Amino acid sequence: MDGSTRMPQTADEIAAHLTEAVHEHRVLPGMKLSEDEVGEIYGVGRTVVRQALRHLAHDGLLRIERNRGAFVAKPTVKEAREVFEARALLEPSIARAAAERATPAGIATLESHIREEHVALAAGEPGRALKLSGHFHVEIARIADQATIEGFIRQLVSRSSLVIALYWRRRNAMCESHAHHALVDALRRHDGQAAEDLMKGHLLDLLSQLDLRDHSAELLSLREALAR
Amino acid sequence: MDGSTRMPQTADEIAAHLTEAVHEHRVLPGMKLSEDEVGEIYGVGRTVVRQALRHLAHDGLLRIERNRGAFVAKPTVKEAREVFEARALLEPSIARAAAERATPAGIATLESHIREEHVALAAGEPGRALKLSGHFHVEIARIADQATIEGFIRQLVSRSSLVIALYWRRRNAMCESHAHHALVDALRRHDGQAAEDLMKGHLLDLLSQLDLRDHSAELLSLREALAR
DNA sequence: CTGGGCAAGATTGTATGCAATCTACTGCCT
DNA sequence: AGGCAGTAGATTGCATACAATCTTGCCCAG
Repeated sequence: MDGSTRMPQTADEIAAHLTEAVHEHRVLPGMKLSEDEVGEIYGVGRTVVRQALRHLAHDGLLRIERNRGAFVAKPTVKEAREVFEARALLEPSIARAAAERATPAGIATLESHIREEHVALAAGEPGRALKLSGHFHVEIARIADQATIEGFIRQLVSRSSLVIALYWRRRNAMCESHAHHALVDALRRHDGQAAEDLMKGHLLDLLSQLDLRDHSAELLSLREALAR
Repeated sequence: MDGSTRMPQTADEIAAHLTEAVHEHRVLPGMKLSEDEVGEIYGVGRTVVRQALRHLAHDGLLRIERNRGAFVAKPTVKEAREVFEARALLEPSIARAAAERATPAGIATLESHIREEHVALAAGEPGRALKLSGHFHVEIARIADQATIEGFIRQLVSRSSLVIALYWRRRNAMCESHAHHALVDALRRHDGQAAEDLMKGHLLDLLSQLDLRDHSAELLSLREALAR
């Protein structure tokens, strides 16, 4: 702990802090976030905590059940597919726009993100690397100068963290840093078509790493098994 | 007023009610929503009102200024363009998907929406017609069975109401019901390509009805004029 | 011994009181 | 007369107390 870093105080700061924790897989789907508990951690009253929790719920990261509390969302297989279909719809076009408008400063930011991601991986912090990897996608929307869509992508990246926590196949390290490198190259060349294609392929890659088989059939058979 | 209809009580209900009022242009950009005032209207405490207001702020309908209050947002020209660029990215694809999955029930819902829109126009309620017209677009996303993207489109339609309130050129009635009719026809024929093209054209039509000239240059010249 | 009902504890939902901040008005000074 | 400062009013920010609801464990009846 670093005593010099101030704890988040406002509702938005706490919401951002909790979101980071979810992105880093330090807070996992299904976990309960009690108002009193969270309030004690940050040293604020329940009013502020409730604002933050409702904020996250609105982003789809939490599910608030009346008189029961706030729980980290557990996206169903259908929701997981929807998230990646939405990303497939938005991000390739945004990557193209980003390639057309990319500035040296923006590209430098992306490169620093990739560097930090490598550092985190080397330091044995896969959660941090995952968070940075997600932020890479948001940063591309920012470079495209599309604030509205950037907000949507931020939400989708957040939910992707939950999806990855639930449905990721292998536990080994990320294999995708190569894709991010290639994207930065395309942006640097202002090659919109290449950026669009690379992003599309990258998202399909991610999707193929997920185990999104429909478990509803198994649940039904479970019901049968228990009925015997 | 109908005494049998219960006033909204919960934060979500109040948020939905306020959203409708914005959609119908009964609450206009720049208007202030005081906590006490809103609370008195619905007969609830400020706590619930604050939740509702923050909800709308998160959707981009309100702008909450610290210690000043909540004001209906006034999208800039840039934000207005972004909203329609996002819609152009999402809705044509969603219309295609909707055409492929459309059921008789869904189509009946859309037709009833169009009918209600005509009734509202005939009854001299252009605000209500506008609201229904927006809901038509959300309904298509619902037919496409894409809950995540439906949420995004709901947000975009909301913001479009603000954009229309600020930048719509003519005051005369909507001219677009024909486009909605054609879209329903395409959906009924399960003609995805036609639905996609019609939606794209419809959105371009809407955009062309807006006066999104950049006023920043005029502001600069005003500054010059005042400096003399 | 098992199953249902009941009561106690815990947690969230809401209202309200107090503190902090902003706005606007008034009065003084130049 | 005009401008600025100070103050009073109003509005939001936050914490907390109380009410409603849910969960859980216990006890009693069958």
